[in-house]
Amino acid sequence: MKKRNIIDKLMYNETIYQQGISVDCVMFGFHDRMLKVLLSKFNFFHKWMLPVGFIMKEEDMDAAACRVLKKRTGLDNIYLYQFHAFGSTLRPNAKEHRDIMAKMGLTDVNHWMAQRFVSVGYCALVEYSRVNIRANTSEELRWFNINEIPLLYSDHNSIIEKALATIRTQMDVIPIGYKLLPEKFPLSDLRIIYETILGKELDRRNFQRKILSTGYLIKLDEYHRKTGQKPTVLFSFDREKCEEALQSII
Amino acid sequence: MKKRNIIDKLMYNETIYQQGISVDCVMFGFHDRMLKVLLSKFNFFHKWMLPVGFIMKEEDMDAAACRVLKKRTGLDNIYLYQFHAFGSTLRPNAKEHRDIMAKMGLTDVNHWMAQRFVSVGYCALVEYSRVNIRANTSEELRWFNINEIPLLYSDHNSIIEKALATIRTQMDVIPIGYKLLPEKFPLSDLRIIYETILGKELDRRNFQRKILSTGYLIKLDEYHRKTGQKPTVLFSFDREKCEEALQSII
DNA sequence: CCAAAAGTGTTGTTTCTACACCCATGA
DNA sequence: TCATGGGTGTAGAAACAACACTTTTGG
Repeated sequence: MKKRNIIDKLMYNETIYQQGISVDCVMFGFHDRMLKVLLSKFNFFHKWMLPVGFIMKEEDMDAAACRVLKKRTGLDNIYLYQFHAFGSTLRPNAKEHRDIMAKMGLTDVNHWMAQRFVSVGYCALVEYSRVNIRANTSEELRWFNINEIPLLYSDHNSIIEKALATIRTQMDVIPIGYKLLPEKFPLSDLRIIYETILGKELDRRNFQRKILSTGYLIKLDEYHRKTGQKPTVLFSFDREKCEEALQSII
Repeated sequence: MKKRNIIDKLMYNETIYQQGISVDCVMFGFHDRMLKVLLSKFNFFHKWMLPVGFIMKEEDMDAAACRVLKKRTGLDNIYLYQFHAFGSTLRPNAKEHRDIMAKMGLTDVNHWMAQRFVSVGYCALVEYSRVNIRANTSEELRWFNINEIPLLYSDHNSIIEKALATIRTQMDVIPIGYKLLPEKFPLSDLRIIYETILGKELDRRNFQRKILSTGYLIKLDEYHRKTGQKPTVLFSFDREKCEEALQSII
């Protein structure tokens, strides 16, 4: 995208977006036994960052977060919820922020986009295989393993940390994993998600007993075969119960 | 305050406040064995509401919430934390909002203050006796028992509900009550706080055992005498442990 | 045959719940 | 002496943590 176009876009933004507030999205996926986060990098800036966006003047904040992620993944009806609003004046780092704005062609430091922001953090849980990454010429998108996140723009590392901390407090109440896993999955995948988020190993047998006692899981009559191992039973989530549980939380 | 002054104030606001975002404060106190919330009523409007305010352009959001409450209570260093950001376009009710704005002298429906808001809800816990209500000619302030809240402006009833729901999820982790109660108090006061927030009665003996096992409480050598009852032991919170616990949450 | 991960069950410990009896006080 | 709420303890149920042995598979 040429600079001229970007400036036009900024001017256009002025008229349709709510000022001084952004949504920052932490989108989680699970693949290859690893919990991942989707990150974005603009070609004119050297750091990776969370996918972010603004709220349109006539748009619900939740809808704005949906739109931001749909644009990047093609996914409709993403399951997401807000977890914290970040309102310190020290964020984003002023110099870094002006830097990125200047590279976008915005040199007016009084423009609201160059000023302080309040960012509302959204946490999204999606099924990895349904995501079609939609990069374009100015933006690169990539999944990062949760424990291999580089140093990000602004306070985005700590926003991810806060998202994880929030999930941690919720995971004994809501069926975390329901939105992350495919239709059929082995229990070990679910356990890995719990272990990753809690940051500690769980006893396989105790985990299984406890998770099954919640009643959210259905044992299938199918098996998953992996080389060099005993075949393992597949499970599904009880959709109805899960949806009900998610409703009650948000 | 005369209308002229209010308009001047609005114009002034324009320059120093961040647009489109407000902080709404749910301040809890405990008195007479009742959990209470501080509400505000402007003399030009017929409904009670939460104390609200804007964020100054160079002010941390948390600091803004502190300022809003300090102005009304004289209290410094109020313990508060953010619990949710409300970003629906349906709030505040457009008609009601324009109505109140008109009564304040703001007739320009395109002014940002007449438009849609994102409100960040803050929950504050204070010791009732330390609060000096600072009403003025245009604003009345009053404590309301939590179960006697009238129909409030906009979605403020549901904001209070959300604040309570948030506390509910935290009260088995943090020493709720620490900021609400005076230096010395009988356990029954603490139990009433728990019962009010949870909306159910708790077994006196089990509650006591559980709450003491957390280690946050110190049994004193003093007694509280009330007419017609056996004197009851007073407790204090272990300040150091409590502060540490509160840090870890926010 | 071996390494890797899965299936299954027991036991002791801790926590939770429900409940009963006695005590000190002011009216 | 009575009504009110406080102090204390126990027993059964439920949840949790730690742990071992056997099974299936592909290489």
